[in-house]
Amino acid sequence: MKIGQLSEQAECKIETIRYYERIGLLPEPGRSEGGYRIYDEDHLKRLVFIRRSRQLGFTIEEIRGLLDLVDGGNYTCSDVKTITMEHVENIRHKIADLKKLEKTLTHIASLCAGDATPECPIIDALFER
Amino acid sequence: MKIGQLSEQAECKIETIRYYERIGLLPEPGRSEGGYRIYDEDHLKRLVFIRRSRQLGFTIEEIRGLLDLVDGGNYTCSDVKTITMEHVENIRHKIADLKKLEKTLTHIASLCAGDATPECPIIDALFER
DNA sequence: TTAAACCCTGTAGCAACTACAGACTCAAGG
DNA sequence: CCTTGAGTCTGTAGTTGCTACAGGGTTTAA
Repeated sequence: MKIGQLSEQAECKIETIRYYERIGLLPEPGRSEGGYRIYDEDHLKRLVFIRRSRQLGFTIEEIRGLLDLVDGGNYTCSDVKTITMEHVENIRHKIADLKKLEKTLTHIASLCAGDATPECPIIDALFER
Repeated sequence: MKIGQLSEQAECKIETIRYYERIGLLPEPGRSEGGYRIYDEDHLKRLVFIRRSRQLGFTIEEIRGLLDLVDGGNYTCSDVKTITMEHVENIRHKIADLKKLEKTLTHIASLCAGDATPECPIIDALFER
């Protein structure tokens, strides 16, 4: 399988595949005579794993950690769940931060009529510390 | 006022101040004999505006837009509120995305006992498309 | 006078890609 | 056999919003 096929199968851009190889997430594949990368099913599985993890918001380093566990072969549920729950905590934190932001902004915006007035309480609020 | 004072007053790192100048958010200040940047109250006000906007999650380009309005002098509430509400919409979108993520992850994690089992349903789930 | 504290420019790094340029390879059609 | 077009190669630079140096110059206080 050449990189184009892998790209389609895994729904991952070609440049991204090469990027994952460069940073050591994907193993270097074999090459054809002309120097084209040749992939097999294992590469595909691993790439899908990476993409799925990214979709779920894991960072590259977290994924590296997960893959190390998988590669090591002797991981336990506990190891994996720890990483996952830490990640969930991060997400909850981000949600909380964004909600606070939304609240503050909607409050500030509520002070503004949104009409043709040439003075705006939003601007005023932004000049305050 | 030298950059160090400005930095303290605005609670903004020195490098960041120079960065804002470089990208044209802050006007170039005057210089002392020795070449040190000298700031006044207007610089401080503007920098506080920028920092406050950043805290509220506006991007640099959005801030540039707001500052252009302010600099133009003839902005209306309507102009400002439009930018603000678009920003709020972005935030709501992000919150929704993160909540979906959290839900998916907690569901996947709930399948995992978190014990010493050497097979993990989380890992299995990550290999699925 | 000399040390400490401040400031300068310019460049490189972070995350996680994305987007080229300029060259090469390969498969199919004429 | 040749050509054409699609696919691939490497290497580098851009994205966002800073941050962190290195290697110098300037002030200020003791």
